[in-house]
Amino acid sequence: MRYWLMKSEPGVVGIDHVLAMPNQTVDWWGVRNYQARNFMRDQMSVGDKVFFYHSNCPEPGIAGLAEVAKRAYPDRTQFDPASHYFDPKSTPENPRWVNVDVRIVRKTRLVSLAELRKQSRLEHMRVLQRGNRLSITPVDPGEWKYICEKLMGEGA
DNA sequence: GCCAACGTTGGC
DNA sequence: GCCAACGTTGGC
Repeated sequence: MRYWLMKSEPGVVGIDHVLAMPNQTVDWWGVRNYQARNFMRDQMSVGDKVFFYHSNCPEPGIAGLAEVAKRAYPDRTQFDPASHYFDPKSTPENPRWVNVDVRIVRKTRLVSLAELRKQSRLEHMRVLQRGNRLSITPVDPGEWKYICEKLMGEGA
């Protein structure tokens, strides 16, 4: 079992949107970066733990706990000509982009990016590294535990 | 809105 | 295969 941080823009799909969906589950469509895609395709399994992160918004940070609910399968938006994420080079026989399903476990208090940066324990956390733009990053088990227990006051 | 950082594209 | 130009991300 692995740990991840997945970024979503709350103006597009925020944690409250997902909580309002059936089974509090969303397909993680729209990833168009090969490294992030490969994490989903090659490394994510059902039950992996996920920090649901709000990005590109007034208060960026971790907004809740989630988990992988379904293994990677083709991203529906790549086949939709009306979608911003349409990829003409992609076919159902040979799809280029995939996504997993993510289910919200629980909303937490917002642990802001600024607060994360203040923690010396987290100085090596992938998402905090200079220039990082990956929308999906692995999280070390120790970092996961620290954030859940020390910052959220929850059992991991 | 700015801009640093990084990824992708395409000419050669 | 190099690399300049361009596009995107995302914090601030």
